[in-house]
Amino acid sequence: MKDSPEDQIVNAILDAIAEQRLPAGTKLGEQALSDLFSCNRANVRRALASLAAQQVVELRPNRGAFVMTPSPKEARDIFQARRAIERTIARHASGQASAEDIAFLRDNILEEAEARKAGDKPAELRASRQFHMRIAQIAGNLVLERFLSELTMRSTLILGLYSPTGSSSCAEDEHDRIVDVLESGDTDELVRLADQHLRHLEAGLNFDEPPAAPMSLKEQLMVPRGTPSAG
Amino acid sequence: MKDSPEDQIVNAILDAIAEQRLPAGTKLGEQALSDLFSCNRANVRRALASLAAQQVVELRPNRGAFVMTPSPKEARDIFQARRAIERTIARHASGQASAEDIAFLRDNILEEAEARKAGDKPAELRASRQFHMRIAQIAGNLVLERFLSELTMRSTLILGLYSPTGSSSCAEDEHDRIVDVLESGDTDELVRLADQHLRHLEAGLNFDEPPAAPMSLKEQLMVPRGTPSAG
DNA sequence: TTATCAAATATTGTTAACAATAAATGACAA
DNA sequence: TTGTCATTTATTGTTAACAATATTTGATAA
Repeated sequence: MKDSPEDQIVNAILDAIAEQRLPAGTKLGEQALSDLFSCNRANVRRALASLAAQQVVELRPNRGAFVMTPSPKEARDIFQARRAIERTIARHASGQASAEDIAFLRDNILEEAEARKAGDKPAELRASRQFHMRIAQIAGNLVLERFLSELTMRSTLILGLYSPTGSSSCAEDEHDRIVDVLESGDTDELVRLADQHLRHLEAGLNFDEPPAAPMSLKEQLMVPRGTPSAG
Repeated sequence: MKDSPEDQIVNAILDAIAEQRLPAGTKLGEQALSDLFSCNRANVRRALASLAAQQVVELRPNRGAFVMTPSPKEARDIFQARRAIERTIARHASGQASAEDIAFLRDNILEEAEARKAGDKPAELRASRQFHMRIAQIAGNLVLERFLSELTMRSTLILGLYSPTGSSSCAEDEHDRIVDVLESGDTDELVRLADQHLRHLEAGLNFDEPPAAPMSLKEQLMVPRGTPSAG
């Protein structure tokens, strides 16, 4: 069961965004992508159309496709929507987690902590996202799961833009308590924790200074003057 | 400011689905669409990719694109998600409606009632959908607005499949009360009404008998035996 | 009639070439 | 140097032809 070239491209880009390897504003050239995935431009274009429909990519006519750069207003909307959806997910997941689910989540928390200690940001983000998505799976509503998938993706872009360096991602002790309460079956408390967790995440954002300018691939390679590389 | 051919196709198909002119399962041939919109197949294919990303169209490899046929389980997920989202919308719209908003909604209710009396199902569905979407606009969250747009679209497909003929769409007196409470600013009551309204809509569904078989364009033109056309 | 199968037809998937537009380059003048 | 403009280059948008795959059609046999 192999994926179509289009799905490959979509998934690769989504993964890269989810792990903050592709920052907001990055240009996604058609040639570059068709070379990378060794397929023709028609497939690339369809993939970009899909990503644009998911609001993860912005399509500027005659100029190309760019990783979406959420505005402060969009960021607020996204976190508000996340709270609505994750609260609902929490309500329906409560008391439904199997032993494997709990084990997975506990393991996931360790994985995230290790990645953080090791300074491996992509792994940390991947683990954190997996935590939220696993609970969505437990809730068993595919529509909410897909919506949350889109929102976590865009949240990652927001963190990359508006989060004072390092302060990003989730507080791990909050994840800890969430698993405990998820296991215990206290629905109201679980909903409360989910809401609070997202509020904390949002509170860490800083919209005062404008986001760093989008870098083209070329600019990413040129080290700016006055920024010695290592010594 | 003219739309790209791709957007035209996407919007035309979405409108047709929203008004139940395109029933679930309808095949969307590439040639047919490129003829209709006088553009090339590349644009059609991108449009179909967008619609597939919105879960409104199903893409079967080597077989083509079809209007999505929601299963009973999907229908449940969709209405559950709608309740979560429309409750949140209600909470944020409460007390935020301008005089024009209220006037629009009242007018919309009349329009829907007239369409129903006249037996104009498309107009009735269009009005009903507009009612929900206008309240979403009042709430002012573009993310929730877009999610609801997708869900109302898919709800229309569900009604077409599982609603005993005629019983579909919203009870108009419920819309009436919703506008009254929206105007009054009683948030909790508005949320309650929104939830109840959607539960009533869902309660009218019947999953017992399998949905009518998807019709091809050809079959739609052949009048089945024993069904005299007019007299 | 009904079932089976091969040929014919239609549809989707892929590719390459070309046109239209935007971005980058470099000459020129101030 | 710095700014402006024409030229060149690169990128996106469009189109048509072809290949691969389904579907339909019609003939044949039970």
